[in-house]
Order: sequence, then structure tokens, then C-alpha cells
Amino acid sequence: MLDLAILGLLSEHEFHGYEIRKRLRDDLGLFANISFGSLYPALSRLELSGAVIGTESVGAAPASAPIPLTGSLGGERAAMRSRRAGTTRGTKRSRKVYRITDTGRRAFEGLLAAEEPVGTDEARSFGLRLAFARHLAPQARLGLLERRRDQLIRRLAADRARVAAGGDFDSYTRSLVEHSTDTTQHDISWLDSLIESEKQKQATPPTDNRSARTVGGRSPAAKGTEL
Amino acid sequence: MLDLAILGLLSEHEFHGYEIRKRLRDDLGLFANISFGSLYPALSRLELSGAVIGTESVGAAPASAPIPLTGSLGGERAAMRSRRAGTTRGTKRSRKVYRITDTGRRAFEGLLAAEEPVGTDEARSFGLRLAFARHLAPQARLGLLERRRDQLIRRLAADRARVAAGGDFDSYTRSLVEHSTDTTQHDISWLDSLIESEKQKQATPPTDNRSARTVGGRSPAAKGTEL
DNA sequence: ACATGATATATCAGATCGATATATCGATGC
DNA sequence: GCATCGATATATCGATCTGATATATCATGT
Repeated sequence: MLDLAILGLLSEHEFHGYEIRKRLRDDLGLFANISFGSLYPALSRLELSGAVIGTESVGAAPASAPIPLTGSLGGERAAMRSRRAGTTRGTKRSRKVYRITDTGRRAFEGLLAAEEPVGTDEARSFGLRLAFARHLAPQARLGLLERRRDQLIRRLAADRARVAAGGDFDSYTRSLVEHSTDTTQHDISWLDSLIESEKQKQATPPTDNRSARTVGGRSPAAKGTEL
Repeated sequence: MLDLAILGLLSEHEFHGYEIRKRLRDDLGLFANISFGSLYPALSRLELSGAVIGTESVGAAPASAPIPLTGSLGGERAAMRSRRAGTTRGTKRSRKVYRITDTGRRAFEGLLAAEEPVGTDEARSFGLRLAFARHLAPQARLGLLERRRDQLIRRLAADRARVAAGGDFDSYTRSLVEHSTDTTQHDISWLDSLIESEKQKQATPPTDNRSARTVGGRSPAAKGTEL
């Protein structure tokens, strides 16, 4: 799942690890604060598989070799300790910048179009795919939305079954279940509006279909209408 | 986190592993389908720490010893293979029934009242604590609700900052962020109603304050009003 | 007779998280 | 001048959680 996020970001721009974390946190809001213990191993994984290429960004000293992960880092560290304010003024520290490869691009397409694994943090998985939905073919995009809708319909049925069958809930648990039901309904109606606007867009292909505006039926100015 | 869920369930009734999974799935809806790879190690962990005691439920053959986990299970299996339709008619298979101890009860109180770890699946963590909120002292309960509200306020601020600062979102990402904002607002208003009704309940302590009804301000009959 | 699915426990590899270590740099304060 | 703090940046560790798989019993359907 993190692989998809990383490859998605790198498919548009090159980044170093720390900045990938920031983008995921500040831009998307998914992966609230991705752990370094996930991020750096994931980058190593992707580099080993050839999906990305990481180059030590120092200015001088190209260091073109891939660097075997558990190698003599001390050498590079020492070589960098003396250098300061090189060609790229203001670089804080040795950063390893990652670029996506053709292999990585294919892996990204595959991950994005793949059948979503059920149960594995479904909301996050969907949100991530939606954020990169522009890279999907129109009918694959529609499939993504409709599969998510089906998930939510099943969730709603489960919620309703809990309310109906249960009954030995205390007031807190009951409120929790009811709120969950409400939220699921809200999500479904959101999905419905996304699906409808997607179908409309696909029904009228004559105009330029890149960079569509105002998906979801709510104008950008109509915020904060509820509550 | 799973420890809290398990101890919470066991604080009210004894269960075997498989049934704990079902309760978490069917009753609460949290931990959609907890993995056995989490559940059984967690039970072993809790048993080792003395929080729970697991007894092989066979009917005859008391098997009072705690059984050292990686022991001679084959013996019990063989002894059980012949037996069928014993005293407790209908028991499918050898089940290990877990009971909470006094140590476990103290651990549960501690976990429930503990400061919630931020960032670690906050929604799930809060939902779990709310489901067991009746075991909390009134002011601790209020603290739980207000800490959650603070979390959501911070989340809302982050959502709004994303909408304001960003701008280079495509339509799908923009819709995602807007929906996230809406959902957070909805959650906050829910929390507000929970907090208000909790304060009201605590302001009027003369009547019996166990088993309070209709927390959250929505009558049980007022379902499905939105959409 | 045979397959399927529910019940029940257990283990494994892999992914992720929180904590921690290390190091550089800018700003803030005294 | 200097010390401390927070942001930047990479890396590793242990613990936990997930999905997959294995094993076994029993009921139900075909």
C-alpha cells in the first residue's frame, strides 16, 4: 500500500524520503504521519526491485553506484562533512533523491488498477487510489468507485444488522453504532455523486477530458453548509 | 490496543478465541475481522502476563494446569478425539476458554483510562474506548470525549489548511479532501452532542445514573433522516 | 459419497508503527 | 558568543497487526 503511495508521488516528481513523508501528510492527509520505519525500508525495497533509483544528492562527488545499503556509509559521511554550501545552495544535509523507472511506472499502473484487497484499511486504500485516479483509464476509474460503493453497502448492511439484532448495547455503544451508520450513509452518497459525475463525463467525450473541474456536485464555494 | 478489546470483552463474560473475534466483528464492528495472527498471540501474551487464564474446555479431564503453550497438545487431542456429545452438548471442538483475573481487571482499567496514543488509528482507538466507557469514572469519561474532540479539531484545521494552501489538486483529490473535511465536521458535532449529554447526566446525579438512555440527542426512532 | 462452509486453534512471513540514534542547520534567547 | 530548540534528513529496532496457510471437527447440502 505504501508502495503505491510512493510510486504515485514519484510518477509526477522526484523526491527524497523525508519529503515524501511531508507530501503524504500535508497534501493528501492520508498516512497522517508515515513512520520512517515504514518509509525507508519501502524505498530500499523499491530500489532493490528496480522500481526506483536513488541518487545521493551532494552536488560534487556523483556517487553513481547504488550503494549496498549496509555499506561503508561512514566514508560518504566524512566526505560530506567538510563540504558546505555547494552548487545547490541551502541543502540541509545529504539527501537521497529517488526517481521512478519504467519498471516502477509499470508497477504503479499495476498496483493502481489491481483489485483492492478487502479488509486492509479499506478507507485509506480507496482514498489513495482516488488521489491517483487521474492515471486510470475511465472505465477502470468507474470500477474503482463502484467497488468502493459495494464495500460501503456491505458495511451499511452490517451496521444495520448490528442495530437490529443487538439491543444489549449501552448508550455509548449504541451511539457509536448509530454514528457509524450515519457516516457510512454519508460516504455512500458521496460515492454516488462521484459515480454520477464520472458517468456524465464519460458520456460527453467530445471536449477535452483532461483536468476536469468540480467533480462531486458541490461547488468549491459551498463549503460548511452542514452543521 | 487489541489487549484492551480482549480484556474489555472478558471483563463481562468468559470467551474462547474464536468467539472473541466474532464479538468484535458482529457486536462492535471495530476490528472488522481481526486476524488470528493477532488474536492468538495476544491471548498468549495476556496469559503469560497473568491477565487472563485459559482453560481447555473439554468437559471431563479438568486440565487445571495452565498448559505451557508449546506443550504436548497431541495428548489432549487424542483424549478428546474419542469423546463426543459430552455434558455440554454441541461443542464443536476443543476450545480454550479465557477468564479475566484481578490482574487483568487492573490492566484493563489502566489501559482504558490511559492517555490515548496519538496517531495510532485514532478512530478505532476512540471507538473501542467509547464502547467500554461505562467502566470509566464520569470525569474520566468526559476527558475521553474531550480529548477526542481536540484530536478532531486539529484534524479539521489540517484539512482546511490543505484546502487553503494547496490548489494544485485535481478534481478527485479535491473531492477527497472536501469529503474528509465534511466527515470531520460531522464527527465533531457528534462528539459535541455526546459531551453535552454527558455533562447533563453528571449535573443531575440524584436519580439512578447506571444504564442511562438515549445518549447523543437522537431518539432511537430518528434513523435515516439524512440523504 | 463428496464438497462446502462454519467452528476452532496455531504459525509464518511481511508490512507498519513508535521509539530511538545520529547529524546538520536556522532561529531564538540570554 | 553560545546554548538550546525545532526542523531537516536518514537509518534501525522491537513489537504488533495482517493475510495466508495448515490442521481438524462437524453440519449441511447435493
